[in-house]
Amino acid sequence: MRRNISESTVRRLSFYLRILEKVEAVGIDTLSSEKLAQRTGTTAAQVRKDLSLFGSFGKRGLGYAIPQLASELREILGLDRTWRVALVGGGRIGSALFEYSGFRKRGFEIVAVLDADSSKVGQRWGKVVLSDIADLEKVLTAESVDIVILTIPAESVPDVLDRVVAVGVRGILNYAPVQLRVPGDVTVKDVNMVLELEALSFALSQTKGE
Amino acid sequence: MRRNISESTVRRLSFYLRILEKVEAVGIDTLSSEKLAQRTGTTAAQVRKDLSLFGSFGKRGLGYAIPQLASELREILGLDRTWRVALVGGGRIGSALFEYSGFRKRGFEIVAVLDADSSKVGQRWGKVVLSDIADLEKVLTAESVDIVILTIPAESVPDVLDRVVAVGVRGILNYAPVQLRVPGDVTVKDVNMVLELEALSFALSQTKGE
DNA sequence: TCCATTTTGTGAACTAATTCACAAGGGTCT
DNA sequence: AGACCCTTGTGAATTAGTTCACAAAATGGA
Ligand SMILES: NC(=O)c1ccc[n+]([C@@H]2O[C@H](COP(=O)([O-])OP(=O)(O)OC[C@H]3O[C@@H](n4cnc5c(N)ncnc54)[C@H](O)[C@@H]3O)[C@@H](O)[C@H]2O)c1
Ligand SMILES: NC(=O)c1ccc[n+]([C@@H]2O[C@H](COP(=O)([O-])OP(=O)(O)OC[C@H]3O[C@@H](n4cnc5c(N)ncnc54)[C@H](O)[C@@H]3O)[C@@H](O)[C@H]2O)c1
Repeated sequence: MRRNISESTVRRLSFYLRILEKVEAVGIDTLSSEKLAQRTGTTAAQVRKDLSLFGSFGKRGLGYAIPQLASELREILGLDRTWRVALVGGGRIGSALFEYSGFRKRGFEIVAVLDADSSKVGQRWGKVVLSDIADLEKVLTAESVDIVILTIPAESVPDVLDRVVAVGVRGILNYAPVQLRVPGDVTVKDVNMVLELEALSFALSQTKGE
Repeated sequence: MRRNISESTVRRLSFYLRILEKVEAVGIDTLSSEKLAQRTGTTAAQVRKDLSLFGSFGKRGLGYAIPQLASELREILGLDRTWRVALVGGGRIGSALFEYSGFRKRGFEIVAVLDADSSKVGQRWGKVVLSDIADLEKVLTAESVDIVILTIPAESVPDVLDRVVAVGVRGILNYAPVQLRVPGDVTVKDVNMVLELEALSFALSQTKGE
């Protein structure tokens, strides 16, 4: 049933879920594709098409039952479980991410932090004690890590990446501005803030000349 | 010449530029679409198609002259100038961004930081003194701000956003997990880290069941 | 029960993006 | 100069993604 799901569909599913959870808290129990579309900045047809890729979750004439659809979406997105996450790089961006509660709320639990700086190794951050990057393999295995977040300088990435992949981690979120090369069964997502600014720069430059 | 440039084309142009600058430093002075494609994870045809949307920058049989193409790309992307950026929200993620040198290197200069916390207002961060969010309009105007980065809690966003737009800023980079509603001449880019993790979660859940 | 109304689910039509494939241009070697 | 590579630039073909449009439920009121 689930072949060829596009990146944009997945992104929209996350949006739908976020809105459903927001609306559920208000006490509404049903929502039409039209309403969901308005709230997420897309069209009703798109909402229905996206959902229909995974099944039939609505009632004709009525719309979608919010708790049921939310639960379906959580299952589709794999959010009906906790993901064990390791943070590699406890610098500025790494520590901001560590303290952010939004990840845990969605089921992403940071169970290990690794760094190369010996003055950081051994520090206690909440429940986590910072590990030495030399112990990467040991820590990722011991903590059954599913996902690694890379917040280290670009030049350190290739080496660390190879080790992370070698130990069997198949999901990576990368903050360094480098193109990652990984085997086909490993998924990488990039967060590239400079790229977003450059896209803004492009958009602003375009309209200016009109 | 420049109508209907897709989001993905713009993203790739940024990648091309990054690689060109990296390769230029090594002393190579020409690069084929094939090589550029390999380094950026796309195809040679895609590289040529992307570039051809803006002009003819290559030499047949030889490839692209690196400094010239880099310069063309900088102009296309609007990176042949400095952009004046204001940071709204000097919290965890905001301060990490402020200290990050990667923005300035690309011509994005943070000329103002605004916060609502009176214990932060008046603090000096490098060359910048933190302003009170109450003075938003005054500061954005006085500093000729082109782009605003929002690193404030989601619930504060709508109000601040309206004020930012009203004062004439037309580029916004948003870190809060909310859908922004803006007039058509304003461009918004979102950095949504939870969304990326959810996309990873989806990808990992898919392959697991095979 | 029947009719009016609402909204889903989904093929078909359309639009956008990518890949193919090749003629034309440019360089080099003899 | 001519033969031989190499690589661009770009229409055409293909593939992917979105929007349209409507029959098929489901509900509620007369
Ligand atoms: N700070 C930002 O706002 C920002 C924005 C965009 C991108 N980034 C990217 O994020 C990454 C981290 O940036 P930052 O500002 O947090 O840098 P930082 O210097 O504050 O932190 C990097 C951390 O990584 C550690 N480290 C270095 N090499 C390591 C290795 N081999 N193994 C383990 N740990 C290692 C360092 O000890 C340090 O603690 C960089 O690639 C940067 O380009 C940062
Ligand atoms: N920290 C992260 O890693 C992270 C990750 C993803 C998304 N985000 C998002 O980024 C935003 C900021 O997160 P954070 O972790 O830096 O939070 P934070 O609480 O550390 O910082 C928020 C800052 O905004 C200021 N602020 C609050 N209301 C304001 C207003 N109306 N005007 C001006 N300033 C105001 C606060 O005083 C504070 O300094 C949030 O929307 C969060 O969801 C953060």
